[in-house]
Amino acid sequence: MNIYDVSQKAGVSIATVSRVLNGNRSVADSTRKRVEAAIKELGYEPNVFARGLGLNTMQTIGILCNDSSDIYIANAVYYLQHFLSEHHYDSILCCTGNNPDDFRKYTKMILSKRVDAVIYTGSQFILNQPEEHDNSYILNASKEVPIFLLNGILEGENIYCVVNDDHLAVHDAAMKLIKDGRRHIVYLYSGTTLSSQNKLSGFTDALNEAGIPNRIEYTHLGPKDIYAAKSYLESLYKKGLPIDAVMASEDTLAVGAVKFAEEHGIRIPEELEIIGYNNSILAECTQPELTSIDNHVEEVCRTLTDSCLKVLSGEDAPQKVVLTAVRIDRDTTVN
Amino acid sequence: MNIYDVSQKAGVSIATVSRVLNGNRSVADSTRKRVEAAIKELGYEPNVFARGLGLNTMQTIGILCNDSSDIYIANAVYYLQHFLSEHHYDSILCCTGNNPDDFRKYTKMILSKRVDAVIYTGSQFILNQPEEHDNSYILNASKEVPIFLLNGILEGENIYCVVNDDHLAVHDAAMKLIKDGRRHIVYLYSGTTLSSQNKLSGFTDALNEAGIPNRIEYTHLGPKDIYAAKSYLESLYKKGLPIDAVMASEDTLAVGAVKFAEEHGIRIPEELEIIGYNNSILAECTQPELTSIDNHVEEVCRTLTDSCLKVLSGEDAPQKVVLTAVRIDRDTTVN
DNA sequence: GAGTTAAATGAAAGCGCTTACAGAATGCGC
DNA sequence: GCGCATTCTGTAAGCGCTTTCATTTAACTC
Repeated sequence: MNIYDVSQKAGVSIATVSRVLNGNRSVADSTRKRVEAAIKELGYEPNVFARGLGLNTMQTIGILCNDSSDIYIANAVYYLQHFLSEHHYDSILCCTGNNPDDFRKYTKMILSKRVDAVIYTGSQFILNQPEEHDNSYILNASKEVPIFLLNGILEGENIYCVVNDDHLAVHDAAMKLIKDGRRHIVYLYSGTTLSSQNKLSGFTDALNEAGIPNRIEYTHLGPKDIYAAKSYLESLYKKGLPIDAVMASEDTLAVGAVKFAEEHGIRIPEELEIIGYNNSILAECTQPELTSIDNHVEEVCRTLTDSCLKVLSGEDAPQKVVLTAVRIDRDTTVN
Repeated sequence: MNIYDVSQKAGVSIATVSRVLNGNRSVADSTRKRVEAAIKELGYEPNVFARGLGLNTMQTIGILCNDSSDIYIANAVYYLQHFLSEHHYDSILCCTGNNPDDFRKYTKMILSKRVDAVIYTGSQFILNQPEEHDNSYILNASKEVPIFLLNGILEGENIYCVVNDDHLAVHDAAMKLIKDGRRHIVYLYSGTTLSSQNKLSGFTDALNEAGIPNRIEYTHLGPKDIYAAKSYLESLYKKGLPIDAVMASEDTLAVGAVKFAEEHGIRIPEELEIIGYNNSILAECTQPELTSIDNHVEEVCRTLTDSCLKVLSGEDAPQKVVLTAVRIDRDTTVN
């Protein structure tokens, strides 16, 4: 069944049907009603391909992330898709796994599907690998469709960013630990994304400001894995290095710290304070429950999709929005 | 730039270019190379809409789930998308939130995008709400494209199912608890999906077989939430009802059981054994770590996408595959 | 080299829609 | 009733591709 059948049923031309379909004003009310009735009666659905060919758009948005099974990303993907679908945009999801090269490939692939916009979740902005620092593929993509970055920053005409102030959040958290009298704070992080970098510098800045010397082993880049975190702390412990607090760029790493403390009979939070990041469900699973920084996935996604929908409907949107992450205090920090 | 430009550059007709694009055999090698060179040089990408119009397919598969932020679903979505993309299929993701009505709506929406197949993750097969028991929309969809169910079962010509033997897994786990001498086993579950039902009957069957009377309060349907589980157990505890084991249909609920035990100084596993389901990362976060049933998301997804790709390429595939879930013993059960 | 067959190519007709343009209908003032 | 402006509607030309069918070319065979 196609537009022609509808036009026959309604006794009009296909042009008129098309006009009704696209909300074109110049259709007489009586005609419009007749056509709408025909559409309903036949259960007609326009062919997206033909429509796409004509309009060069398919009400579809590409979402690129590296690992949608990561709890944080999964939440983000859920909200993004959900908010977009409220406005009748579909989402094409691409997960690159963890090969950064894939971003270039997938970007190309997704653009070839003629999406109306592309949303990148921030994790892919790899900074420390020189050859990957090249974000030109995103800049190129921005020439074709508007680009939206979740927790990533890139300047460009058609690029819109929504980020958390990770630096601030970690800085504040570190300051709290320092105020609590901690002087041997281990910072565990994983990944080398922009957001990771900001968190890290938030930590080191706080230490510098407080005049606390920062031992090199106390900031550690490792895999995003409970046991990796745990065993790193153990290695420090066995060397006899004092540890009185742990900050982590991910809740998983903080969970590792809890396990480390448990195993060695270290009391939390008296002897060891721990702060995680993301305030994911993991924070509520440990005993004691984890103090963690909440970066408001839902709000971030809402802000981003709002911008996206505005841009797509021709309105202006801020090129950069910075939201504040908030620490949720639970049992791994003192009151 | 379009196919015509390529044909000009290569000095052939657009028909020939199209043949090269579609791997049609009857193109001379020399011509093929010339065309391929032209394509590469121009960086030509075929227009998916035009292509879709002609072929009535866009190498895209719809994935429908109710909550992609659920850890298990998120993993499934990741693997599905990943495996499909290996074969150049894109994934359109639709999450319905938790309104079962949405499945009908989204199914329609996704079909209107002319996807080549639809994958449902099982959770939506609501059984206990009579009006929702009606899966006719899926049967209808199966007339248009092949349908794949992850952890759902529905018979139909164009419907393919991959499930875990949830009944067996829970049955075995319950038997283990009984063998350990447990007689007051609480079964916590959430959701009324097919898979939930199977788990539940696995539990009750085991009890029946062992001749253990099953108090009605000992099987409880509640939200998929740590604290809901915890407080339900507390309510039983306060009533003075004995509890010596907890089985849960989700790890979150099992985490609640661990918290319950902790708070009341109940020793795990001596006084209380706990078994979760999904073997998610949560199982490794608690102290003691959770014994949980692993349903091999990756394998399930691989099996399903294999079937899907076979069907789409015209081959046969099994209408139903049953995989076995395996209990991973950790610290909340006795050796 | 003529005759036969198979392989390679091109011309052109769609696929189902949008939209520019032209034509028909309507309304209004006089 | 006529002329003009305005509002509707239809015709037809694309959009960029696939594919059928006819044609050309090449490859054999005797």
